[in-house]
Amino acid sequence: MIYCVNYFGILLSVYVEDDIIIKTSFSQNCEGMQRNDFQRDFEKFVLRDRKALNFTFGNIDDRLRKVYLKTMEIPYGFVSSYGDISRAVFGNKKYSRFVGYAMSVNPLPIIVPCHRVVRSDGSIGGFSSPISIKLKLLEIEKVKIINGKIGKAFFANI
DNA sequence: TTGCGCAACGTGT
DNA sequence: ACACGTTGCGCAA
Repeated sequence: MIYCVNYFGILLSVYVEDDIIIKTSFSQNCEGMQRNDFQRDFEKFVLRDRKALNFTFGNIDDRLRKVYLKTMEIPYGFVSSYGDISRAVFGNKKYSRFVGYAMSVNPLPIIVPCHRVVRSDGSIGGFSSPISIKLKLLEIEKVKIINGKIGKAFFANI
């Protein structure tokens, strides 16, 4: 079953099997999708109520899983860099490009907050969906971007 | 199974 | 702004 969630004005398709979320993706409209009460659950979840949603990564590469779990430790309203996540998971920054790849194939956007992963110099970095969505999500979380850069104070200690 | 181009990167110049 | 160091992935030989 595919549901549609309006997450602070951003539309999200939510794929559910056996009451477990197996995939999310940003979408333009909710044609053919069912509305439900996920919206409140999502809002609770992103505010770090881990039990608000049931989800699974399925059978994915263990390195990807580790990157996603680490990314989920970034608190609401904070960011981290590709390099910092690389260091936290693999012990050094050499895998920062791999972290970027991991974000680009993130099966669970919003649940895995890939929008909170930015460049080490504070610039925004990339996004698979329109970059405006990443900016909007950061704006929702009150992360301030000045001259295209995010201040050090917004970087979480991972 | 190599080789090559590419990538949501980082760092120094 | 640019070059270069890195890793992993996809695809053509």
